[in-house]
Amino acid sequence: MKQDFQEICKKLNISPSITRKQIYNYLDSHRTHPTVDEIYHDLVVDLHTLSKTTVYNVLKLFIRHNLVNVINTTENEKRYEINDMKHSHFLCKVCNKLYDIPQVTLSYDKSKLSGFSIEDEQVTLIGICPNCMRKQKKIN
Amino acid sequence: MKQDFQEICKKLNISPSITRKQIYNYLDSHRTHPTVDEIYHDLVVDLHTLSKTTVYNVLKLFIRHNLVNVINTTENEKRYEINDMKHSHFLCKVCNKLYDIPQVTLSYDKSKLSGFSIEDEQVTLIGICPNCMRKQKKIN
DNA sequence: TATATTATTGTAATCATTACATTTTATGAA
DNA sequence: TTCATAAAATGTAATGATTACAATAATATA
Repeated sequence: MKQDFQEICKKLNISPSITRKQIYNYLDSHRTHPTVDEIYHDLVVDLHTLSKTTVYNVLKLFIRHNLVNVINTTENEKRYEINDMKHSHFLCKVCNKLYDIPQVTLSYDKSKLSGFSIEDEQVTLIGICPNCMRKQKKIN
Repeated sequence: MKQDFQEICKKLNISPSITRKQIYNYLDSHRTHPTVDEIYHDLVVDLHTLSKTTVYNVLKLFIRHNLVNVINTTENEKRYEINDMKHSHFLCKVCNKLYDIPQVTLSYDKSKLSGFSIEDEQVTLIGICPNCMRKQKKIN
C-alpha cells in the first residue's frame, strides 16, 4: 500500500515542496543507499538550482520524521535509505556494496539487558556477495 | 587467557613498538570505543612526541590484522575497539553512548541468501540506556 | 497586496581523515 | 662499532564530508 508523498507530508505536517518530493522519490526508486553526492548529482540535472546544503537539510528533516535512515559506512560518507520495509543489510567486503536482505530475527536474553529500553535494531551481515564470489572462482 | 602484546605481534609478524603497545593497551583497558582524538589526547601525556597520524596508522595496521574493529557511528568520528570477545552493541539515542552487550543470536533463512558467503555479523540494538531512563522518569 | 514564515541557496568554516615527504628509530651485515 | 637499509613515527598540507550562517526566494496568511 504505497503512500504518496503528499499524504505523508500532510500526516507529518511538513510542506511537500518539489525538492523534497524529488529527494523522496529518488530514494524510493533507488534502493542503493545513495550518498548525498549521488543524490545531488542525479537530481541537479532536473532541479538546476539544487544545492548540496538543501539535500543535507531535506535528509535531516526526513530523518527527524523517521522517513529516512542514515547508514554509517566504513567509507567516510554516509548513506541514506527510505525507512519503509524493515530489513537487514549485507555488506560485501570485496566490492563494498550494501545489499538489502530479509530481516534477520534476533534472540537475546532480556534479563541481561534489564533497564535498557530497546526500540530498534540494526543487523549487518558481512562477507562476500555472489558477484564477487564468482569473480574469485574464475581467478582460482 | 589474555595474550600479551609481544606474542600477538610475533604471531602477526609485526614489530611490537612502544607506540603500538601503548595504543593496544589503551584500547584493551578502555572499553569505551574511543575515538582517535581520545586515544591521542590520553596517550600523548606519556608519549610526548606521539602524533595523530601515528594513531591512525597504527589503528589501520591493527584493523588489517583483525586486532581492532572500527565502529561507524552517527557522529562524524569513527570509534575503535579491541577485537577479542564477540559481542553486540547497544546505542543509547539520548546520550549517544555505545554499550557492549552479550552477543545477540541471529537466525535467518539461508536459502534466501544463497550465493552470499557470510563471514561476520554486526548487531546494534538501539534505544534508551538505564541512565537516561532514570533521568527521564525524574522529569516526568 | 503586504507581511510573516518557511524553504532553498551559496559561501565559508569546521573537522576527521589521508597523502606525502621528512625524520627518527630499529635492524643486520661488514 | 659503524654503516646501510628498512621500518616506524612525525609534521604539514591537502582532501572532502558535513555544518554554520547569512542571504535570497518561495509560499502561506492576514
